[in-house]
Amino acid sequence: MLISLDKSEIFESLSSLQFAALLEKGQHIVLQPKSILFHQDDLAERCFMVNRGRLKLIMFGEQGKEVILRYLRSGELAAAIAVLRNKTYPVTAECVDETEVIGWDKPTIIALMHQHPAIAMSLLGIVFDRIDDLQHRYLEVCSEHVNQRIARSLLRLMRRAGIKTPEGIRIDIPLSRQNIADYCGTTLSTVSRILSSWEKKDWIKSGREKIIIKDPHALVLFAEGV
Amino acid sequence: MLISLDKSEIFESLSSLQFAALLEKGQHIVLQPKSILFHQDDLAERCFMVNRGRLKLIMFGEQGKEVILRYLRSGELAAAIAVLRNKTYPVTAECVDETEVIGWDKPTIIALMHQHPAIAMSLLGIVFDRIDDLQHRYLEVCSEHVNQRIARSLLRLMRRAGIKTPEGIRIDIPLSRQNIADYCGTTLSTVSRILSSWEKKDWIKSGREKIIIKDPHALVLFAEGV
DNA sequence: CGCTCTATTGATAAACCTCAAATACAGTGG
DNA sequence: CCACTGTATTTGAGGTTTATCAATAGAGCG
Repeated sequence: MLISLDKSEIFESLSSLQFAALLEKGQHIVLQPKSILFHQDDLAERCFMVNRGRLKLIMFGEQGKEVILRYLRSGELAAAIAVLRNKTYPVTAECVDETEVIGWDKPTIIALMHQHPAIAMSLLGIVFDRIDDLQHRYLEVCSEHVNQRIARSLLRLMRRAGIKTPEGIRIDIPLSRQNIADYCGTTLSTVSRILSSWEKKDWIKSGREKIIIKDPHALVLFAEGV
Repeated sequence: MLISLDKSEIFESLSSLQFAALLEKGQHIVLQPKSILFHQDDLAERCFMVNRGRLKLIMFGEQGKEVILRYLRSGELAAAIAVLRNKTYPVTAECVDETEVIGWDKPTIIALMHQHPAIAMSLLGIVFDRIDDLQHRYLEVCSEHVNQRIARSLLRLMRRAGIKTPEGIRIDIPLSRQNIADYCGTTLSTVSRILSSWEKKDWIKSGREKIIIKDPHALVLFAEGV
């Protein structure tokens, strides 16, 4: 079995043995970019861990508007709690790149949690982070202007997917203006306008589906309303 | 020990024995309206269950704007996961009415979860509902107009706190225009204007901190953009 | 090179906020 | 019962932010 992953930071509280137990029981699945791992309103029958590549978790509004909840990277879980409830889950998971996931069905994951209680506790940690992230973004979208939210979103994505380059910190996700708009609840045009203005100030450098942050500190100050 | 609560629907998966074990180990606290049970940036040292009254979970934006995350009623938990992590929790819990809560410190709640694994599983269910709620509200605030969001918020609060009256379904929470605004990310004036217009259409009846929904169906259609 | 997808930018309009003043309401103490 | 006081609410005017629409330019790919 090929595991490209060093033990995910998400599961840092698990022993190697526990982690190996997890991987052994799972089903490996490889998916092409833009393919759908699971669809909203599907009954959640399995949960997944990203092993390679990236997933995009999205929801759709009544009029078809797409909202990006989160990008998942290696080691992160999708539908982990949903699978424990016999319910549908209103979230769609779409692959960003070619992506390999490990899937567990409900009986398996429950058995694993009973054998290794640390897995259940680890799950609580993950869930806490997810709620924390959502609450902060909810606060932002309720209380801040679009340009502040875009700044925070870039910083957040930078922290989660940033890689250093000579020019600055590049966000290592193919990220179109539309994606950014969907991520922070605005429109393509507005994002484009704001990024253009920051490019003039030399805070960022951007290209087609590419963002490099040259001055994170300026963005932080801006986001905080200074 | 006085428990005003019949076994909360939140804990319906627990046996009476398990539920009794929970209550026995907790510390009962009675608080006056508007007092603060815990404050953001406090280290989360205890978690709580509402036993009587109501809590309001709020966050504060950079410029002091208040956002209401949720109203908690009898049987619901606050800071339940936060207490398991050694972190601060960016949420403030304020009493709406005179409120009685039961508090557990971290060692106690962990011991209880080990003795009764069903408590941990129950917690996962609660957390799932909380994430589900947050995700939906995040979607709404990103993709819908203020009037739709207000409609959905009233419907949501109605489902959670509605009591039938001859005039319609009353939301049994003292709910000012400002509260509604904080709950759905808008302003007092806007809420007032929109509620006035609905009152003219006879969809609702409202008074000082009081909302009665006379035509839920109309609100549902409106919220869905029909 | 042409095709397709993405990004830029302008004009316009709509939604919504801000500020401010007037009004209604509930409770209190005389 | 009434006047008083502190909130809550309504409503208007005006301005800002942001969405919408549309047309053009640029990037990458076969």
